[in-house]
Amino acid sequence: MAGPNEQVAALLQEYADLISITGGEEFKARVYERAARAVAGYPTDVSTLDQDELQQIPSVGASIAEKISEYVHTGQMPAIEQLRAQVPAGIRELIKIPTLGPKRAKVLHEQLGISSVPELAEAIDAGRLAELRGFGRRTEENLRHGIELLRAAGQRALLPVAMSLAEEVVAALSAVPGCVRCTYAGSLRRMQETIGDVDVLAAADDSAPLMDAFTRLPRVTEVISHGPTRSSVRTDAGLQVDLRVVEPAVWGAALQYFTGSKAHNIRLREIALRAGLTLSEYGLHRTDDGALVVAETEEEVYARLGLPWIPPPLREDRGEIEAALAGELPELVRWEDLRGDLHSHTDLTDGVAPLSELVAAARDRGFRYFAITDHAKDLPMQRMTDEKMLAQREQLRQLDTGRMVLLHGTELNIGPEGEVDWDEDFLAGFDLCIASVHSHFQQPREQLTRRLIRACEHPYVNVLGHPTTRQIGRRPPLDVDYDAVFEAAARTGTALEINSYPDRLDLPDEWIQRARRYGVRFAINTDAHAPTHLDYLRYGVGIARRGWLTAAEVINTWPLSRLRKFVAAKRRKAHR
DNA sequence: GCCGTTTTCGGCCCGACTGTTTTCAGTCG
Repeated sequence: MAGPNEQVAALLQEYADLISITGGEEFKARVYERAARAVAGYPTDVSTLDQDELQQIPSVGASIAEKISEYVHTGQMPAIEQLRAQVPAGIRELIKIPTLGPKRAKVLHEQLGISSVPELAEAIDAGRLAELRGFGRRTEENLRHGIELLRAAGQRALLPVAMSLAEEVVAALSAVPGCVRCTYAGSLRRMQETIGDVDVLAAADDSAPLMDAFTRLPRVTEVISHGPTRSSVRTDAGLQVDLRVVEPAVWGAALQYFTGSKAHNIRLREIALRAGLTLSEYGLHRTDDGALVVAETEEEVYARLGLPWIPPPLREDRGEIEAALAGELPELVRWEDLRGDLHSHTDLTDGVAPLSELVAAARDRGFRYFAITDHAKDLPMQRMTDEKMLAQREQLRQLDTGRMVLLHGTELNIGPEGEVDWDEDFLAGFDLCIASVHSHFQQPREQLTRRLIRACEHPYVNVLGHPTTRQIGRRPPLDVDYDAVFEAAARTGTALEINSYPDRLDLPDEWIQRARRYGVRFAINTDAHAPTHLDYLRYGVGIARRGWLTAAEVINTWPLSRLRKFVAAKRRKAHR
């Protein structure tokens, strides 16, 4: 989803890197970094903004606004071209090596003429780093190791992998004598869609037993650092885990700090400074005499800065600070608000469990209603027929004991022209229908856009399933004008799915935030292909919260009667 | 280069760990 904002943000970040590498003003580099983050998180497409409007973006002033519009109009940013001419492209690769930053990359380039990762590896092997001041034997080893890690392509982990590792570490550390509290923080607490490393926070008066237990956990393969307040390890999952131990009295400040995001925290510290305070993991202190103001709970820290407590999924500096200051934070949807799941598969198609088992598993989770939505007949590999579908409906009615209402649905296939399976008479027999794209991903943008809009306009399509069809790390999102699709979904009364499957998480959070401005409704679904997949709902809720969704916008928080009216209204409207 | 309930100039987020070096710079989160 490299839209204009992402492209501009990447260029501004590159510019910041180049300033650092060429030894330019550090403050200038930091401004470009801040501006890059602000542009990436800005809800409006920057290519539609004029100079004045661009300057409304935080950290974007006259100079950066000018560079952005140059890029929008010419496809070039001359300032960056100039710096690129001075710095070989490979040097930017160098600073991706862990433990190697812009300062020493500059030294390597100027003194040894190294301008790529392979050249660095060669120089290390030839012992040429020894002649440099500040590069000892350990540094050499660390760089060698860093290059290996970079080559192993430290891909980010999906949520369940990181979550189970985090829960294991937290459970082990909580059992260590002297541990007062322990939890995970960082991007996992914010429910980011993928996790680069796991942050764990503990409170204890004496940190040593916790640090020792941590570095000796069975899944630890390498101890990266080991200190009294912070230690880092690499695990057999390839994921790095950082542990911070603080005194119980500063728990809240530390939790706030280690939850991030970095951009959110920087904003908070700036607010603190203006109020004559400094904020760190040890609490909020008065700048003049260093006296502690608050530290015990997150709520106190935010309150003292004049803010309500901000839920972790919002802490990305994407407007939550402004909303909090204005008293306009959304009341986010919670897992408890969901009354049921509207997307699941049995072994009639590509699920693994028979209908009765999947229904029993859903009932165990306390759902009030549950939709079975096996694939329809246009996906040949599923071998679906009218007879099989009708037989399943009959079986489903018999399993319906009333304690959890069973809905009979289907996941229709959106064909190349936007058409779906079955005629309207057959579709009228379903309680609700999802429709999704499963093939022809490479169509031109205009055609794909028309295809999704046409699906929204179909009277029997109630939910657009996994709307971008992306698979994290494997398949990019469809190239579609989603603004047009969101408008069509809102106009036609078609809900957008938030698919909770960990490698989908589709819609992604930025798109949710954007779609809700059109007045769209959403459905947080599991797309379960096995009973255990029903537990993925927590990840869908996490992404929905990151997209600023409230319960009112999510159709499967509604009572069944309202959900049925939502379906009926669209069918009626089409036949008037 | 940006920004302002102490500022239109003079600041700019904070602290831990490592490694190399005798007091600190670089990197990271």
